Order: sequence, then structure tokens, then C-alpha cells
Amino acid sequence: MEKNTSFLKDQLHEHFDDIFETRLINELAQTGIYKVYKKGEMLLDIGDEMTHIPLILTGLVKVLREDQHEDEILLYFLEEQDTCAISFVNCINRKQSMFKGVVERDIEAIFIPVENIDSWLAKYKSWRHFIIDSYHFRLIEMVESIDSLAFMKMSERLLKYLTDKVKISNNVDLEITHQEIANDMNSSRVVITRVIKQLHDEGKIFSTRNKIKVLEFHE
DNA sequence: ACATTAAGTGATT
DNA sequence: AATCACTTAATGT
Repeated sequence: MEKNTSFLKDQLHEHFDDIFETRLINELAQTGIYKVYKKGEMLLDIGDEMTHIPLILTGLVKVLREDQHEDEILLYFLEEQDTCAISFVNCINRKQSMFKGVVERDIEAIFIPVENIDSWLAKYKSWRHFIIDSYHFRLIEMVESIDSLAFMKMSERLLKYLTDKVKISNNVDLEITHQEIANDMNSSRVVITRVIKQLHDEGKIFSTRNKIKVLEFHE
């Protein structure tokens, strides 16, 4: 037990040192549960009851909304230093999740039990800021997602999707199929193929089987 | 060489 | 922008 706690402490210092104060890190290390998930595993399904919230050390999780007919739409990604504050509210109310979380790139995370989350809000300023910032950031991403759906043309949406992927993976070379993109964007493969071809011809991307290189993107 | 999976295309709604 | 039906190209065994 002692060994495990010190391992968690090290991990937290490595990834969250600039966010959390030492006393909080000690508490997190005592109550947190360290877990590793592989790509493709589901962290959370719609309807699951929330018992823990994740602090992501490494890797990437994508958060999706799903309708009754298994159609999915990508909402946002969680990466290092992120948590899902939305799930935190669910925790406190003991409500079921509205979202689905799937591992996009192998993750290491520390799971914090519900019981502590609430009391730490009053106790630790850094924890309070962390949760509020996270909530704020998630909201901004949601608004972007709505804008994209409501106002942008397919080609603009796709380019935003691709450039977001580039930013997150720090790599302009993406390994992805048209079908996977269609799933994330709740579109059809044929439509994606045609828009990809258009962007390719415009010189904004370079695409081959299973690969897309993003040539033009702006911060 | 063959089977499987990804991508391209015209026609239609 | 979506769907159908089909073709063509790339890749794995």
C-alpha cells in the first residue's frame, strides 16, 4: 500500500505539479486509483452511474453523445491534465452519464472517488480552480461543436475536425479512414470521401488510403 | 493469387 | 447532403 501511494504521488507531481498544491496531491494519492486503459476500451457508457472522475496522466479519450439509433457525434477530447467536470456534477447528484467515453490513445489515469470531490472544493483552492476551469473549457468546446453543426458547411466542418486532430496529436499526418471520420461527424462515408477529394484538390490536405496530411491550418 | 477492406463514382432523392 | 449500387484500388494472408 505504501509503495502504491508513493507511486501515485510521483505520477501526480510529474503531471499535475503546476496545478495542485502538495497537500492536495497527498490526499489524491491516498484515495485515487491508478488504472491503464487501452485504445478502443470504453471508460463510460451512456446510462452508467458515475462513481469516480478521472485525472488523465497520459493518452487521449474521446467523448461522444449518442442517439437512440446508435448514431454518434464527437463532442470533445480529454487529454493530459484534463478531467471531465461534467461527470463531476453527475457524481455529486448521483445521476447517470449523458455521455460516452472511449479511449482514443492508451491512457493512464487516476480515478478519484465521488466522496472526496465535494469536500475538497471547500478545502483546496487549487482543486476548486481546476474543476471550474475544466467546466469552463468543456463549455467552450461544446459551443464550438454547436457552431460547427449549425453554421458551417461540410467542408469547413471537416477541415476543423482534421485540424483539431492535428493539434491534439501534434502531428500533421493523421492515420484515419473516411468511415471513422464519418462516424465521428455523424455523416456518411460517401459524403466524407467526396469532401476529402475536394479539400485534396484545393491543396489543403493530401490524402491517401488510411492517411491524411493536413497542409493548411490556422491556430 | 485470392480475399478483405478502403476509397471513388454516377444516379437518385 | 444522404443513400444505393457498383467499380476500382490497396493491402493482408
